[in-house]
Amino acid sequence: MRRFRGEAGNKVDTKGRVSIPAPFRRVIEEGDPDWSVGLNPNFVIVYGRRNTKCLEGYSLKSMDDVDNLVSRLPRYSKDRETLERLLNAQSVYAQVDENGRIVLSPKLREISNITDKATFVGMGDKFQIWEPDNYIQDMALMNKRLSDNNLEEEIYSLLDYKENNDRKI
Amino acid sequence: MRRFRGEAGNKVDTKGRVSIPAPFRRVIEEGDPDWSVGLNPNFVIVYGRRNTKCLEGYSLKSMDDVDNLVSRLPRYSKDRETLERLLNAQSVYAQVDENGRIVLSPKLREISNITDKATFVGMGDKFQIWEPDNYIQDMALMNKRLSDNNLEEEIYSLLDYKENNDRKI
DNA sequence: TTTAATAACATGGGAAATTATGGAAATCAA
DNA sequence: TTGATTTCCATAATTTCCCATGTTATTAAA
Repeated sequence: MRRFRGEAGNKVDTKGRVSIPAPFRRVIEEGDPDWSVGLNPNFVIVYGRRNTKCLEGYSLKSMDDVDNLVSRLPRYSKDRETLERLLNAQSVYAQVDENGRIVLSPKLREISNITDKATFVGMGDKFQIWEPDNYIQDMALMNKRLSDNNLEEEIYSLLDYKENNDRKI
Repeated sequence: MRRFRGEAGNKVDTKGRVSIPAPFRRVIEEGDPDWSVGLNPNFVIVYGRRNTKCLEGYSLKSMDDVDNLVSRLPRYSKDRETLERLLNAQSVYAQVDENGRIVLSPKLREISNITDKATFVGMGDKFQIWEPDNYIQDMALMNKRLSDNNLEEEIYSLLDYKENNDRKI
């Protein structure tokens, strides 16, 4: 399964229209079980992300994965209802049009601070949509955290998890 | 599994096209589960490597291993999102064309300082793409570190690490 | 073992398709 | 009707695809 990779900056016009980067479209198409050549693929935009001023796009398949994780929590539990609020209530379906664009509603633009430009950021099984300056700040913050705490190597060492595990077994 | 080995310098034309050294292509092909003779293999270029001004190429298989490790970290955790920024956001898919070339986008060329020449460096399960002079400098730096600290022999002794570890278990 | 023939490789240029984006017409809702 | 939204069309710039060529490596033949 192809993943969302890379960063791209696109214009947002006065109607809120913005092009989805072509590589992202391929992933969205692949992740929509009903899609076939010539059709307009659907996906989900989640705007309930707290502490992070961005929108998140999920392919239908990966949204399904997340929903299934939520479903494993006990019905009517506070945690489950909270997650359903954040992931289901605060999200919308979006359809890519024949020109490869979507429309960001005024509400979505307001939440994300996006006016005339948007930065798309691949995050594997999802992607983020940022107001460009906010994204730069967020990246700077991340890089600062990495260098201030000398986390560079440590972060990558998280990737040794599997090996370590294998040794223990 | 074949590994990336050796160094090679190739031209980069005005469109950003550059030939992947043939031996590297064999590894890329082998590492793309969808590849078969006559098809164009895909791989991943990571450009988010901090403190190192080069691009890194991963076969789909080895990138997939990395992605699977990331996926084991809790969703929305800081560590996971950081790794996704470094590995997913700061990377792109690349496809080798029928002539054995890829296109380095203006962005990739800017990040790596590459203009009209590129040096390909085999690193086992990945390879690096350097601006030739930067690579020479990096090699010089590495050699200096080795001689300044008299590490020439010691460095090889690190290879016994795994064995020692096994003994302890 | 030298020479000829063939294949593979690195590189250049142009044609064709795709992408991002703007605007106009058509549709819908109030 | 009128404002908003959606659909459709147009276009410039980019990216991809296809073909051509000189060069190097490999194989086959003498």
